[in-house]
Amino acid sequence: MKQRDPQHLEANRAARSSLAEAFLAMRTADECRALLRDLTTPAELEALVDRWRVVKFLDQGMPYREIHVHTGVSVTTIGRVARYLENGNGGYRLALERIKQTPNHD
Amino acid sequence: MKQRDPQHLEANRAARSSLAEAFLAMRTADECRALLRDLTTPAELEALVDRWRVVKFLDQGMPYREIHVHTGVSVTTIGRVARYLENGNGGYRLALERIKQTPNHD
DNA sequence: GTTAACGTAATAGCGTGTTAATACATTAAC
DNA sequence: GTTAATGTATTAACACGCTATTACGTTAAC
Repeated sequence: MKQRDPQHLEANRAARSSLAEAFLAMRTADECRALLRDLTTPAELEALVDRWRVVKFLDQGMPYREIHVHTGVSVTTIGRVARYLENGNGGYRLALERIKQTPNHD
Repeated sequence: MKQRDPQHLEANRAARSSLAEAFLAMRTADECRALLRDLTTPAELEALVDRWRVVKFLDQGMPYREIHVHTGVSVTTIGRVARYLENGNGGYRLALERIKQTPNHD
């Protein structure tokens, strides 16, 4: 997507941690939403939100085509999200577990 | 980008809060990174990381073209990030303040 | 007054994530 | 055995964020 020399690549690795720390610094859902809406374009945020919705439906064992009806997300994308959920980085699983432990989760 | 009926739009609004709560549930930078890498594609994550890097340089008062040299991000994108920083949702400002209060910030 | 630096804007091209449609192999139901 | 549901794969079309380039108006330096 973009040309980048090794110097920039190295700097970017450190920046990835920095971004994570920015999210960690948020204390409420409102604050987190504000950061998300500054960091992402509306289309991007919609994509992220869609994926997370799909993750929760997948976790419930809902079949792809039913998720599609519920969310409007294409079966193609749902399949990709499912792949991230199974062979990803564990972030989805972790978030799911934590949310379940929360008193009022959906 | 996508066709969506009102029912889906309404459901999506609630889902936006849910995504924020997912991030809130992360406790360490590693956990946060894992969630980010599951939620985003590599290209998207690079875009988010770039924006956040740019924000920090802008906050230091660095001129656009110098930021471009440091980061490889185009002046066009830098200008857009600057607009979000000034007329956005306050998420950038908030994250900047919080990070500055942290002992070892970059 | 000239010059240079700066933010900003306009354009074209490119990469890539999403959708829709179709199809296929597997599995379960009857 | 047939049928239907399911996950998966392929294709074409589209949306959109990013880059590079060029240019413009403003401001500060000299």
